[in-house]
Amino acid sequence: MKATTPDQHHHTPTDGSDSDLPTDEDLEELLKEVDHEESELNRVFENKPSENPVINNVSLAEATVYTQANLTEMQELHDMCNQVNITASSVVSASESATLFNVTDEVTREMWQESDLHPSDLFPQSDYMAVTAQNNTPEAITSNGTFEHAYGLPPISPLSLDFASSSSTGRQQQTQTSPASATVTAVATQGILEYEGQRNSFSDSTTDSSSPCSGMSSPSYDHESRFYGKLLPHRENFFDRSSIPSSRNNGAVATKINRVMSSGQRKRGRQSKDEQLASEHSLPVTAHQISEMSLSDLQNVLKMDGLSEYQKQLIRKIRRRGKNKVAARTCRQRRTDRHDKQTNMNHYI
DNA sequence: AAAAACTGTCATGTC
DNA sequence: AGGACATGACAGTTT
Repeated sequence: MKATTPDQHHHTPTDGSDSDLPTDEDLEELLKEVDHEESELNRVFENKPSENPVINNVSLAEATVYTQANLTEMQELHDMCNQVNITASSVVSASESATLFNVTDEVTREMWQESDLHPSDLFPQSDYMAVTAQNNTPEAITSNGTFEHAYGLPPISPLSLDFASSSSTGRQQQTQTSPASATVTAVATQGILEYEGQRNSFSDSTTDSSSPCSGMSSPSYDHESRFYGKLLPHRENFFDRSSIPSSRNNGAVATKINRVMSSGQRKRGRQSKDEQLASEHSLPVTAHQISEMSLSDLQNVLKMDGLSEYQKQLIRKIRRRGKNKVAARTCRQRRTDRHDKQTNMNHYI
């Protein structure tokens, strides 16, 4: 058997021949060798099972620890899976092909939608976010925001966003026209609502794009709300997840998702007051967008007609706090890294 | 209930 | 001057 598709990313032999492949006899001999007390493997580890780094009595699933590093690998795998998806689906049944990476069936999409885990949590660089933005502006709008926000929001073009319209949640929608004749449609809303709405817009390919939040009931956030200034309670209590199928064809996927979910950190800390302020003062962009948009985009927003001086000052303050929030995070991370490094150095002295 | 850990905010300084 | 960034300190939130 010869490999006919040379691909350096896959460890398939490209120049091997049948004679290079181990035969059944070879494998049997190898097993005997490994099983023997004086095996070469045991000699390598000096017959010290307790120090033997090779652990083979753990299932792969149990041994899997989801870290940033291997999630990056998963992203690459995901990309690869997508590339070969057509081929794979032609030889694997639909239920078998429903992996974590190429889930395309309806049930699995529902699971993604209803679980804490958003695909962008696993693949932050992927453009899964089916934001129903309609760019009506003649200007090219770019966003160079980074994916660092506490609530995991992806960078969003600050202008001409139309998160649209779920009036049942009490959102305000504004349409303004900038001096550059750019029609700006944005929803001034509270961050946490926006967060939920966007996360759940992942599977919008099957839903009405004008209503990305249709089908979900979001709590109303206002000053009277007990959630004002606080984080959401545990999702599993907050949303009824009993409808999530766990023992169907996608049980393995559900297990994997739950594993990643439980290993991930919950969002902690206080809920930003700036989303609330942005909503209260009818700013045309959200606090997150304000802090993440480019300086030129910010200038465009500040140039908008109809913005009071107070609103402009508020936008500047929100941006400063948003930037500082990220800076504080990185500062702490550096401090922790320094501390860890120092601790390690002391350990080896 | 108390403590530790985490996180947002403010003030201040520097570039 | 204004913005971005870094950092210490404080306080609210979560575990």
